Amino acid sequence: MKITLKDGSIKEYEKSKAIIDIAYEISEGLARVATAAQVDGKVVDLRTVLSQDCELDILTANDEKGLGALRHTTSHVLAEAVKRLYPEAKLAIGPSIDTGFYYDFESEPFSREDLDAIEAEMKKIIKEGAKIQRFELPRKEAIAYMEEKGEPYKVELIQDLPEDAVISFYSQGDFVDLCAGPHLMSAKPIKAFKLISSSGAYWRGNEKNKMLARIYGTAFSKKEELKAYMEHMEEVKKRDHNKLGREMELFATVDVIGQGLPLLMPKGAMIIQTLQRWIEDEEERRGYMRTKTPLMAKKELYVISDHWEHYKEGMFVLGDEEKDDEVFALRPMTCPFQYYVYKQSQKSYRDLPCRYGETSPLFRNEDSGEMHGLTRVRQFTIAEGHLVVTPEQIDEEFRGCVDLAKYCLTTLGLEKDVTYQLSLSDPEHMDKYLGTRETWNEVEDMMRVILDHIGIQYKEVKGEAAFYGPKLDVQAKNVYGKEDTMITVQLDMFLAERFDMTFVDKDGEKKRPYIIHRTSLGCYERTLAWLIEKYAGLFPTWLCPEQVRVLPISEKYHEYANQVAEELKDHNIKCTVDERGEKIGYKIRETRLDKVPYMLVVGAKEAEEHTVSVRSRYLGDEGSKKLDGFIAELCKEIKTKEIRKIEVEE
RNA sequence: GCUGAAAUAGCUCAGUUGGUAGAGCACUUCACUCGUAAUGAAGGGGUCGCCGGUUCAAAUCCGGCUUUCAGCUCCA
Repeated sequence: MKITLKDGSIKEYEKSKAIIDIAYEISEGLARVATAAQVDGKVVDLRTVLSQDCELDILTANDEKGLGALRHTTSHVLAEAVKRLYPEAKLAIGPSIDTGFYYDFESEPFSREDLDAIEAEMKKIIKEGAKIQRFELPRKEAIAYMEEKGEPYKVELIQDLPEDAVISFYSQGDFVDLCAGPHLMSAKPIKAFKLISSSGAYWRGNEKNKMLARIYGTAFSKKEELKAYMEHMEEVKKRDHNKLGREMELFATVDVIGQGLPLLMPKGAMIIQTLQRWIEDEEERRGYMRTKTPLMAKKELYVISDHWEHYKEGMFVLGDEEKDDEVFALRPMTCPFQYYVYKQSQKSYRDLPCRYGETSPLFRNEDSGEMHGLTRVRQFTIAEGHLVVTPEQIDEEFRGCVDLAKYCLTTLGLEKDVTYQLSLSDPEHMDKYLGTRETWNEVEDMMRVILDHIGIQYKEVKGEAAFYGPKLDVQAKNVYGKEDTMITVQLDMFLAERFDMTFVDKDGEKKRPYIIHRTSLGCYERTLAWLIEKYAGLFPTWLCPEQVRVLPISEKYHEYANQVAEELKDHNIKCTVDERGEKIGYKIRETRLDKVPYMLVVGAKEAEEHTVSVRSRYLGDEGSKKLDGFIAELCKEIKTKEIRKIEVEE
């Protein structure tokens, strides 16, 4: 058999051979740091015996997948330590994840002290250095074996494996775990690990199941890497919008107002106002018509839209269905409201596409544990819109929505931080959706054709569709790596029928339009959260709630400072004057801490010569270039002499 | 909603066996009128998240609630 290595060299063997032995043949050094291997692109265990021609890539902890094997083995060490200290604990599952690994146990919850003790035990286990061995058992024996060991979760896992599945186990010393692998040859290469936190997690991710105790940890092959990771996490915390946004007085929450109901403070409100003015103007330029529709409606509206059936739990209902003649609900979306705008007159194919936009507060009754900062709230404002289109217009209009979304992302400097997701229905739970499987297949295929036509890279995810249609979701991650939807463009083939929306086509026949639901920059609060984290609070100039601060050297120059400020304000620059009786060094320090991009220092010299002394941080982002240039020009105008511009490293 | 942790001055936090509440920053006042990251001095400010219980006595112990955080589940 011929084995092609990653560097292109070829090894030939007469008989079959284990990968670990090949690694030793290449070099002992490699064999010692090897964690797993990739055979024809598939990640496998080092124990795998090769018996036919293949491409072989031996992985170490420096490879993402190799690191995964190291972390997976660390999770087994964790499980062994837990079983030693808490013999009554039952094992569930323990995979590696992006940031490390976790293991779920049926056990009393673990405290930080417990984690420290478990960590110490893990160190002991690694030091003992037992060899890790793999063995397989036939299904029946595997079940009997795990029953004997008293591991009901493992038994359930085996029972759910397909009939023909290979059931493999890994052992290290006395500890045995059901596992598909791959694993290291021993726990020795685990040089640096840490148990991060513990929490609850439902068995198999289902809230109806028992809650297990989960331990999160991370592992690296080098101590320095672990240290760097821990330091990185500390840095990341400083960017966390929920901390920084409060510190910067962009938003706040108040106990008696309630969960998920943040107050946008003057600075935060100013940023959102800037975003709103910008996006509304842009939408108008792109042919959108603005609507302003009620924030609540009678229950009957939601019955027609089927939100009452599919979304009632998520709505704030006003009134009692049993007692009151009329029951209202705050709106969780604007769809049906804009549909009735459409329905106010008979539409011709000449009227389509009909593009409606609305800056709309929405209300969603999220579960109490879900709220988080500005990213998950009960009342939020969305750049909402609906396009009513003929079947022929779908492709072009959908493309227009994606184009607008991309324009928003680029202007905000977020275009490289997002991924695209095609959110599809779940064929096994069709009760969650309107319509039939056939229609869904049709529309989902239509989405794929449109997206391929537009040419964007996307990932398909089942079970994430809206109840009325598939979605293209623009996903972004926060500083901790948690992903949320930022922008969404959805195709809807059901609600037009529910609301009996029609247009008269060329042939004089009444026809059913399609509807595109879309957001341009999504939810303002959530977008603000991403901007805070993206720029660590140092916003592009055009978004800054305060763009220029004039700093008079002393009280004598207040009049001149105000003159300068008035001149800037005349040009719509957001400008203030620091009139406090503080020294200039102190004012500069505070202005920098307030993250104001431009400071204009004025004193005797400037007042006399009618100049300003500029100090700025220049960000050079696309959205601000014009404004930065404009401010610089204005400063020049104010001055009669050359600008002294001090650029400061942030 | 579930599991766990937390809540002390505007902010960051001290306050261990239950005995009359503390620091730094911020704020106010006064002096200094100042040239590119912190001038000095004095002062004010807390029913220790809320409600109830135990106790002669509760920031401290117990219970309930509210809010926040880490996850799970759910979602823009």
